[in-house]
Amino acid sequence: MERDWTDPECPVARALDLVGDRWSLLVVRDAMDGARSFTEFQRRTGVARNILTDRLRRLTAAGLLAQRTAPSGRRQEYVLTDAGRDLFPVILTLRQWGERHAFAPGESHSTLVDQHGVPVPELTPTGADGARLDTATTRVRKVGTD
Amino acid sequence: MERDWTDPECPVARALDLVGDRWSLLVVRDAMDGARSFTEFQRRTGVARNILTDRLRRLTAAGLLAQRTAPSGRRQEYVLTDAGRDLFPVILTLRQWGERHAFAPGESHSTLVDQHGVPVPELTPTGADGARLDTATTRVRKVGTD
DNA sequence: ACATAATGGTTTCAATTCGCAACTGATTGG
DNA sequence: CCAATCAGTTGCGAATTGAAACCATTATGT
Repeated sequence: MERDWTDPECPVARALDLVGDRWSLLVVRDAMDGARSFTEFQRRTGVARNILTDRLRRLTAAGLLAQRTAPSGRRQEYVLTDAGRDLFPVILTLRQWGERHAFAPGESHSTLVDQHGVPVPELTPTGADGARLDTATTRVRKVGTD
Repeated sequence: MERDWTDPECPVARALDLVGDRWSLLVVRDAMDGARSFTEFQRRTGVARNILTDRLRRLTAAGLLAQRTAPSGRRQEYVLTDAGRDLFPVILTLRQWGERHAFAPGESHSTLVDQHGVPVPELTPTGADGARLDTATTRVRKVGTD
């Protein structure tokens, strides 16, 4: 029952082993936007049903989704766990990157807004001192390397 | 030559169509950490070489990597474009999610640090008013829906 | 200079995964 | 009761993956 990680000590790689595929992340996206049922996920993502079955199972096994009885009686539903909801920053940065780089100028797309309908501001990495961080100003410290 | 998007008006889906697979994102991760050559990418990620060939081509076609002549003479190298470097927040949030949820308590992993060796702080989504945002306080506004 | 190793792929082939459609069996809804 | 919807499962051909072998160029060591 031991998982065989692609790169066991890299958190990026581990995260990708759990959710690093298109359908998994689209399911998470839709779960964040209120989808709960098999059919709803299927309609929103357009994924093949057998693949959806597989992804829901995986996400549940990974602890990102939980299956519980729907409030309205006897059917089951899938809801995000805390760990699943915690992917919010990942989905958000993907969305913002997509807005910046995956649309032609002037091409329209959906937007994430807060309760008042105000667009969510860009999420920018900053250091402890408030300075903006990027690939040039950071590096990976490997385990056991001080 | 038209791309056939999974969900054309969703920036998340478009982003995933471009980089939503394990190897692409691991290549980007390593490019951010200084990898430039085919062999270097292969060694760091452990991906099969034919797959790496494919991913480097795709990432280049998508405008995330560019192929240019290495400073040291005649060999070619792959470098991140601006769009590629701009994935930094995505990789960072994936990393931070992984650190929080993909390791057992006490299990060690690599860390991202700034120039001075200080760990990079958590990236948290906030609204225009500075309040923390999550799935409960945001929603997707679809195109053409005011 | 010459042998050896490393680089940057391509090719081959088996195994896995994907996507589509049809089918099943429960569960509402009228 | 009948029809529609839900939540999958099954079967199958097509596409993708992964491992290994092969190959033509560069470097490197002596």
